[in-house]
Amino acid sequence: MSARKIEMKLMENKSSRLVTFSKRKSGLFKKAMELSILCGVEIVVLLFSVGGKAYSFGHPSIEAVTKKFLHQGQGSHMSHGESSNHDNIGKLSKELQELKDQIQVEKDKKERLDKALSKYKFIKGKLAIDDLNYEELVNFKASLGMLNAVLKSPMNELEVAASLLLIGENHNNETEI
Amino acid sequence: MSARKIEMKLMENKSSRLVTFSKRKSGLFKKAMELSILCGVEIVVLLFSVGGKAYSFGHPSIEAVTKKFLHQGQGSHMSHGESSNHDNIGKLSKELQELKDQIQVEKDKKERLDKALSKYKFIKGKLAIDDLNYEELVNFKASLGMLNAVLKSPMNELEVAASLLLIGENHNNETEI
DNA sequence: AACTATTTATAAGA
DNA sequence: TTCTTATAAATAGTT
Repeated sequence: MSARKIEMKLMENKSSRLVTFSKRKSGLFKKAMELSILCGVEIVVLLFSVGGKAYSFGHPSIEAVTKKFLHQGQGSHMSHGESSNHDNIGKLSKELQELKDQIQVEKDKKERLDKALSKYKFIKGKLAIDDLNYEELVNFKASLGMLNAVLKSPMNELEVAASLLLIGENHNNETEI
Repeated sequence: MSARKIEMKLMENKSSRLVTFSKRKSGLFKKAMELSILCGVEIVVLLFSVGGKAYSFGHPSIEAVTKKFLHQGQGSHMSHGESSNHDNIGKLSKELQELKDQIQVEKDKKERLDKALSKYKFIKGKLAIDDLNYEELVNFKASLGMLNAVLKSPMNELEVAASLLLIGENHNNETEI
């Protein structure tokens, strides 16, 4: 009558799959929230539906996580309180170094961005929109759809991506389980 | 005896909190995996423990998402098409124009960044940090602050794409970072 | 969206 | 840590 065990594979019935997606997404976000509260951990969950829609959950906030990773490894946690007139040069130099480090991070990011851009230009240069045949349309549209999904994401998702980038730059390849 | 309902707040007992963290983290990852399989969605879960350790889960993998995103459009060959769909072409053109607009925004942002960077380099080359007098310090700090503000501005779509690309290069399923 | 029979997750104890 | 088990929570199918 209810709650039969189900096979662990893509649900074939589209409508029940949508219902299950909604229910389980809620369940997952709830579990994430509980884990965050009970154990005091930062958590981010990102979902990209088949249609390219993005959903996210973050607790307590994406910003906190981002900041944490920005300053990780630099050992310095300068407060944002404004410095008085006679702050010493050492403190300021430290702050400047942090800024320079962040600038380097951004420069690296731009470099990678350029690579991504060149791939786009390749596609664009190779195809004349008016001459697109059916298969080209399908493929091109698919990639545009993915891109649009990211583009249209709420700020949260974008900041999550920023977090992910930072994490990627700081990770140390230790596999769990 | 077992499985009493617990209050939804930070667990005070440290050892049981650790056990709960481990168990619930596994549970959460499992739920994420199931959701991914049952509903065919891409999913990423990121955890940061109090101690600063990072755990992550991704399915099928961040790399898969990235590859699909970056290579789907250009990957397939332009084999002969069937019939063109003009409605699709119209929509695609619109999407493409939107894409172009977004890229222009990105180019503008890069330009501003380059200017800020050149200003930074100029100041840096002109001054020796140790010799900074008070006024120079204030000005230097102010300009760096402005630059930092630009760098921290919300990420746009392509930066997100670049981020995802970066992560894809290093991410494994169930990887502790 | 609400219901409920079941399955699944898990808190506490060992 | 791993296992056991009583209980709480999630959820698949149905209305």
